[in-house]
Amino acid sequence: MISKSCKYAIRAAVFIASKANEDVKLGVKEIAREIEAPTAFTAKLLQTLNKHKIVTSLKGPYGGFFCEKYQLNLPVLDVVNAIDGLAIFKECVMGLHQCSDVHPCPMHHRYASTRDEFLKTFSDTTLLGLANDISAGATFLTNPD
Amino acid sequence: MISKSCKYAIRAAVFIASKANEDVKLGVKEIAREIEAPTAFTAKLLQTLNKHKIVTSLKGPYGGFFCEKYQLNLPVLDVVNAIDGLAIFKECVMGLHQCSDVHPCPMHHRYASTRDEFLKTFSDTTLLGLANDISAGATFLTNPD
DNA sequence: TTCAAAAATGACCTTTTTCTCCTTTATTCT
DNA sequence: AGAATAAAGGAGAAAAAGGTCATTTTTGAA
Repeated sequence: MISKSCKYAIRAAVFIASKANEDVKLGVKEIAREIEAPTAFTAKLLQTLNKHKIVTSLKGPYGGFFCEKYQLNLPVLDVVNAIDGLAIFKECVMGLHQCSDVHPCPMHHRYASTRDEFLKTFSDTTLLGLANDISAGATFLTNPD
Repeated sequence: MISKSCKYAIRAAVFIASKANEDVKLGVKEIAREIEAPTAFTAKLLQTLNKHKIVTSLKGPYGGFFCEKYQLNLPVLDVVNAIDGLAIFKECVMGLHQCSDVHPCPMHHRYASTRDEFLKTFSDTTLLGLANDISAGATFLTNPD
């Protein structure tokens, strides 16, 4: 499905987005603790997100990670693209290298609408949308204890 | 998404199913060649499919792999279950260990229907159904050259 | 203007997944 | 019975994914 790395990255991006209004910069340690991911590994993922301009970073004291306003409106799809690429949304379910409407694998037509819906969910959902649900207390970024 | 191994296994199972009416037993080499997968690795996967009674095997000369009638009616879901398990159909998209209707991750509700449709596609589609499409020349197991 | 705090970078290590090869076991035919 | 043929099984190599750590770079403030 989606890689473990990518799941960490989505959680991190959403967490950072959820703090955007407070105009605060978050450190790697803080982010890693919140999303329950290994710190050093989280740092790598944040680096990638920064390179893809999904979050912004600032070095030095009082530095950290945050989302600018335009970044809040980015779809989660962008996070998936940054970490895993878009293959999941395109790849043939049966693994054919060339699978299309004109040369379909046996699952192609049966799977098409699911894949489209899958993609639509990720491209229609923004970081802000997810962050708002959290702020409203309707959804969670961590497991209950 | 679905592992590479699992894609090989689905292709193998569907290929074997597509030859069931001819009452012929297929050897590992033949199967591996047809599905464009490494031979020794295909052998392992077929072993697993056999243990899960998705295909049947017979050793010795004139032996090989084939599908019995009841096996043709098995859903592709059984192949996925045999190789990858059912986690893909249950796991939280954001990687939360505990994610449910009462403690949802931010993607939970948005993703729910897609996951259901995904599962439905795999449980409604039988090996025979896929094999028939191939026999009818409507779909393909291999890439065009 | 130097000091401390933070992210960036690069070199590694570990685990899981993919894949191979060799030996054993079961089956069939002569 | 014995030889040949095919799958089963076990050990382990290779590649990819997940993860760590020490060093460098950038920055803000005393």
